[in-house]
Amino acid sequence: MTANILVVEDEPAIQELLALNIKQAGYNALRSLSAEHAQQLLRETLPDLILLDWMLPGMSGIEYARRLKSDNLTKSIPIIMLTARGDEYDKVRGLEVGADDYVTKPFSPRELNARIKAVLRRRAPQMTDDPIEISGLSLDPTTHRVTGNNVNIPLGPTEFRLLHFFMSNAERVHSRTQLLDKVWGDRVFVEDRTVDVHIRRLRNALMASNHQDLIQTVRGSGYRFSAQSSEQAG
Amino acid sequence: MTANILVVEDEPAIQELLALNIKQAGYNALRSLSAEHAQQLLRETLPDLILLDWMLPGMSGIEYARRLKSDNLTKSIPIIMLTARGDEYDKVRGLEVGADDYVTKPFSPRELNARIKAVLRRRAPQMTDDPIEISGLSLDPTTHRVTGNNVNIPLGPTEFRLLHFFMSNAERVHSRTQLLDKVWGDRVFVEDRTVDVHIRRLRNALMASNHQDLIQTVRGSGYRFSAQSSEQAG
DNA sequence: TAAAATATGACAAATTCATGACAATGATTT
DNA sequence: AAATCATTGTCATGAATTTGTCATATTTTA
Repeated sequence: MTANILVVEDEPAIQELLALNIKQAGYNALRSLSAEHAQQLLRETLPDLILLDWMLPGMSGIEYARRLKSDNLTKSIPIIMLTARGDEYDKVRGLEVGADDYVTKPFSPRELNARIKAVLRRRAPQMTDDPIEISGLSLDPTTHRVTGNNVNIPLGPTEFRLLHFFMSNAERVHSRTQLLDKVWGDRVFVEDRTVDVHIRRLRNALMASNHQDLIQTVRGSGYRFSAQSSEQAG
Repeated sequence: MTANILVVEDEPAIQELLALNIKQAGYNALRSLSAEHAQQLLRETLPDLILLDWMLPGMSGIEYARRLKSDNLTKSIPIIMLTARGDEYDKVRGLEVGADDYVTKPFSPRELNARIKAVLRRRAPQMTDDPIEISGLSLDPTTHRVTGNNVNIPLGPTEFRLLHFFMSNAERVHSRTQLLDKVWGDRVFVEDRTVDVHIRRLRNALMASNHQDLIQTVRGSGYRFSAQSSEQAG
């Protein structure tokens, strides 16, 4: 699942440039010319990141950012502000309002990508392309390969996403419902118990390199991917 | 066929410097002293990248950039603007017009090369036209020839481009949409499933030298060109 | 031991992919 | 100009894989 990035920018040329850049980087770009229109889009899909121009017609970017951050539904969506000048004052205000980062125009595409990646890494690590290695188990999103002690481990699509999520959020317990949200997607209706089956399938596959114990059951709560055995305390 | 880079710069000394630098880096340099002359050159060959000075006699660089970006034929050619040092306003306008990056004068050759490389790679990694050899399969972009274990393998145009892209971006998984963007071109409307057919045609051709397994299907994601068998990891 | 929660095996439905056929297009030759 | 050939995109079909659910163990907890 690639990250959805919403661009709110009234200047068509810059919007186009941003969208292009985002697409190039392998993300999905949604666009809006105004805060008002953006608000409508949010009703359909919640993006994983918002690029927000400081200067907007109608509701200003700064005002919109504040509003996004005060709404429980959108509060957790990271925001990168686009500011025209290297004005310290703007930056301060931007961060005050809750923006996660800012980029000053003109920006180099590379810088923009770096910041997007950094922000995504913080909030939705499994959306980034970084390879992960834990206890001899490696997962590489770009090649779509999983190896345990250098032995290839074939996985179905769902198991791959599941493992990817687990490894990006290791050591934490995830309820079945959370897993369904994060791995299957928001608007899917699937039985909670189905998760159990996929856990089993994943464990089964991981047995090839004896990594099956990395997936731990937390009775009454859910599952956890952990490098520490559940036998001993950390 | 190395990448052709067109330098549009009215100052002969700087033009010389740029051209030298470009040649040093292994690209092919075309030169123009004015936008008007550049326009003529474009009729013969479309370069893979344009270095465009902001200040030009006659039609200004910024104006020319806009024109290039509004013409369907040249729209997709990346542009790097050369701007006078620290002129914030120029940069903004440059990016507005659709430039892909900018370099401020005076520039270090290293920086310039880095940016050229970055832009080219982003745009078309397979443009770097060194011959490629993987697992006994060779592709030479200059001669437009493919051989498997020294046996000639005839390919249609699309299959050739497809293989070229695969070999220049080996090991990575590419979705059908990505392949359409990169191999067919951005603004082409073609069914996703059409990729499957061309994959088959390519595999078919590669069977001549038993290289068909280099093209791997990654269910649910796309395709991958990989020297590693999907059974075992290296 | 009973109750609750999880693991597992089986299976049918759904999805995804491979493949062959075919028509449209454009280039080349007759 | 007509005919031939190569290339390309689309579709229909069948094969293969994946996936969600259920029924039935098995384990854990009280």
